Amino acid sequence: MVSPRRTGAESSRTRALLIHVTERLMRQDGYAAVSSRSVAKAAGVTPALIHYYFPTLDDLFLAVFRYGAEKNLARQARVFTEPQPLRALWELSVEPARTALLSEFMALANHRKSIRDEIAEYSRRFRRQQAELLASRLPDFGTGPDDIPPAALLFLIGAVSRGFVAEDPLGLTDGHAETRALVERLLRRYDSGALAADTGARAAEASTLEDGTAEDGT
Amino acid sequence: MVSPRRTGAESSRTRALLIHVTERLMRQDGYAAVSSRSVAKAAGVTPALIHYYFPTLDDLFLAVFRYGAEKNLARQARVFTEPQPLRALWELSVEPARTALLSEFMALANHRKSIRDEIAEYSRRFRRQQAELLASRLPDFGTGPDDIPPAALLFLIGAVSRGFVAEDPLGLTDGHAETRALVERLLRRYDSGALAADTGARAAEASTLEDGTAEDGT
DNA sequence: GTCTATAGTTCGATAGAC
DNA sequence: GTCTATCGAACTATAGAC
Repeated sequence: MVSPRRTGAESSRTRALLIHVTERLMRQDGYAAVSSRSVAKAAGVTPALIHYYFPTLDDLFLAVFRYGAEKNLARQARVFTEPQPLRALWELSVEPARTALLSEFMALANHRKSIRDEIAEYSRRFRRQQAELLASRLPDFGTGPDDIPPAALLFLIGAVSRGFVAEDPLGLTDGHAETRALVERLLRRYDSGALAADTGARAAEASTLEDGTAEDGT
Repeated sequence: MVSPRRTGAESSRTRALLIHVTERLMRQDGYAAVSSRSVAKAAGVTPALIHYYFPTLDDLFLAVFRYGAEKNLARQARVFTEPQPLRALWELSVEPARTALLSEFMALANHRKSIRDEIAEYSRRFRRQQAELLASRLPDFGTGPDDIPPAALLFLIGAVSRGFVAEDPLGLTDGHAETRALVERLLRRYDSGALAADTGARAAEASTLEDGTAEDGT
């Protein structure tokens, strides 16, 4: 009994609401905008109630993170079962809402030592899952002398998607369309013909790549 | 006379010290760690003096930003005069200290409306300068059907370098070495033979790429 | 140019009533 | 489960002495 203080049940409806509201706050205004008062106001409750469910703010951040992390790992696993796994992974990765939240947590991890370890460990697990699924679904990927190594590809997908969401709000969009087109070219080469020496892949030029402007629940 | 309040001279030694101290704070602990108190403590003065030189904290942030921005534009222009401009640009871009600071300002811009415009405008100017210098120094770059378009390349350099500094502190380094090697391959192809159809470029495999662990002035 | 002192705000967290 | 009330700390910014 280190902590005699009361805490709300995991199954609580209100608890879920607080997590949801906090997630939205982080995405829209950044982690620095999260306080017991701001969350309480957005949820229509009093600040004290935040601390009833989450003794410290770090507990709240971690709850938001864990909730999203589980969903992410599950979605990522599902994505690799699709007919074109690389394309599906790419489209998942460039969903703005999802990526913006991830960026906030990466920034938060640098400044709140208390939660850095958990975010760091999850990030490694997340990328390891990508690597394993990629290796099992596309065992020949990256074997050619001119190919992108699998690990590099996965890093690039993450870095590029975070690049989009970091630059977009600044109105900095130079090179975004060109990069999307470039990725589209690579996806055609890899996902359809499984390394079919890029012949003829350059022919069809009509882009089926629609923007990743996902369902951002306001 | 809108503001009758006193303000320190631009040439002041103390003013320069405050800018320097704030820059270090931002790099090491993030923009959220900057307050009149934290800066004052790190500089060995009192909080009131911060407001003497910088009426609001936004003024301080902007001063730090402008100081670095001017240096950056100048360095970037110089880099394009070197024998291997692309390699020089890449090496400049992956300097951790420089890139970490840039990332902090991009995050800050999303959350402090008052300074977003200036950071956004500078970012566009910065990339435009890259594009112009690239076009003038390597006019043939990106003209081949399989080449990376110049705008995409510049976006990628920025996104990848910010990816490194965002992931490193989390111990997330999967794909970093592979990406550096991949970049090295591209640089050999582009910078030496100017689009020499990548023949023979694959031969030499000894990497001269040394880590971008730059002089981080503690 | 630098300080002390302080007003006014917001924050995290807790105690205890209902 | 939710609230009121409140403590103590940290913050931005200002006034004015030195």
